[in-house]
Amino acid sequence: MFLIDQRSRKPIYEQIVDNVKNLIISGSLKRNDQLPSVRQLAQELSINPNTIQRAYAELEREGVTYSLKGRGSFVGSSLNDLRTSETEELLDDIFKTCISLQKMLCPKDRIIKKVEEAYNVGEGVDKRD
Amino acid sequence: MFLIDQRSRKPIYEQIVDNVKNLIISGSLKRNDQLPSVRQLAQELSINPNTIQRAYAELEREGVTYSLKGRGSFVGSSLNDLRTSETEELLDDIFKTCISLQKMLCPKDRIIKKVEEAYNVGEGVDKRD
Amino acid sequence: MFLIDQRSRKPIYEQIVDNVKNLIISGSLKRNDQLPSVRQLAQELSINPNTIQRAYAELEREGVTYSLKGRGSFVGSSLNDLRTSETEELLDDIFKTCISLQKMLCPKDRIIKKVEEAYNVGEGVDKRD
Amino acid sequence: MFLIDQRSRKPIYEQIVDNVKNLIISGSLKRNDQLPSVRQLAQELSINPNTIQRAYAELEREGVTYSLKGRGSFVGSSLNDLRTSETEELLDDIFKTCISLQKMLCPKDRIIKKVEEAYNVGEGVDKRD
DNA sequence: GTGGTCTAGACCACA
DNA sequence: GTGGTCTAGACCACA
Repeated sequence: MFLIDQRSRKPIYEQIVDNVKNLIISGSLKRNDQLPSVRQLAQELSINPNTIQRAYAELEREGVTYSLKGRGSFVGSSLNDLRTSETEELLDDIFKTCISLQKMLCPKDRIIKKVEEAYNVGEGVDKRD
Repeated sequence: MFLIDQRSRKPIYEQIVDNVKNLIISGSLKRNDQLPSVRQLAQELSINPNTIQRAYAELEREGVTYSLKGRGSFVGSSLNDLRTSETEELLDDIFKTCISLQKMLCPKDRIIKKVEEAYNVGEGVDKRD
Repeated sequence: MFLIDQRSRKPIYEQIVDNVKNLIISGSLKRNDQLPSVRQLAQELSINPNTIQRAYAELEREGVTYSLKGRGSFVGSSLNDLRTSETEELLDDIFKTCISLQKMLCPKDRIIKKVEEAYNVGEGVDKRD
Repeated sequence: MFLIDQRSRKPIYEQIVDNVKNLIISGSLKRNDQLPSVRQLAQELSINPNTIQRAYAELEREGVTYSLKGRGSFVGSSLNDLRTSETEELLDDIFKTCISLQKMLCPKDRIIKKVEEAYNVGEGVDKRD
């Protein structure tokens, strides 16, 4: 269920954070579901437990999960909360990148074409006439 | 002309690389123009010469600049070469972000609205009817 | 295992790069083997860690090694990849030198004799009739 | 008559040294011929006079030229002396490169094929049957 | 003057 | 522990 790329530039603990969020967004983890224990996940992924611990701490800090002493970590955010905040972040990235592209004199249409392309690739043709 | 954010997560030497590229793209630096010397730029930006040196070495490795022994560093890439390659990179970023947004069930129109917004902010209203 | 000549015209960091490549080519380092850590090698060779770091960065840039965050540097290239590319480079050197020798009116046979000589010295007589 | 590559890794003064030697070897400069004056050559090549001066000093140090106070620099070596010593140096390079190639398990025949190739390219086919 | 290499030593994020 | 970045300061070859 967790996909980690050891060679990626993105720190492993961030990848774990993203993985958990995606599992929530995809519906695999629901509110109040328990996350795998630090030790178990560490063993499963062959990753240092400190790294898992750090990821869980970060998730808790962001309010995505909560922990009960001696019991473990549990999903706190609802699917919708998370989906909304993540979406806003990504739209912000789009915005910033567009500003740069405009400075490079890239015509707006090229970007829009790219967006269409992504939506076609990702989902199959979504326009049927 | 150079803007460095000491607090940024992005290494200073990378920021310098980006600055030089941007100066070329904006037309402030033209092919065969001489860059400020390592020492001069270091003093101007209150940054260690080694860090500038590293940035210049990276620029040369990428073919953006070339250096003449004992003479200095000079712009090698043409504005258009650079603009093209940078644009492709950014469009790629757009593509990847769109894939993620689609997974979050973000409607395509929200993205396109964001793109339009960026183009209006950046340039003033460019479409009046 | 590492041989560094402090007096050589070739920069130390390049010598380290060459050393690592040779260890791979000779089979002493295999794919996914861990390289000595920056600090350890620095101490062993009585060389500044920054210089080792630079060599390792270059090796990674060339795709010969890869590094895992917080874990270390590892061999990425296979023996054969490296042997092939290095061989091509050296054959190219031979070609260029021959062009110069021809301009000096050196008869081709003198070169071929030299080649034979090198192969006899390096390996013991390899042709007995 | 002089070909200088400002961007080459080889220092300009070495390139000038090589140029003079080649002019002697090709017969364009004969024993006791006068070399162009430092100032004249510097102007012709748009190169710092110090650099020419350094090249001429090196040529004199190697015994290739001699200088007369207030008169200039003159060719000292005969064509044959020079051709012989340069040839020996290049053959030595071939030898060393072959040792390396042998370590990489490159078959001797690949080298010899390369030598033949260089002699064909450089001079037109030299074997007619 | 120019860029390039190196040492010494610090601090950082990450595992 | 690991690699990566940065400062400070020296020295080099080269033009």
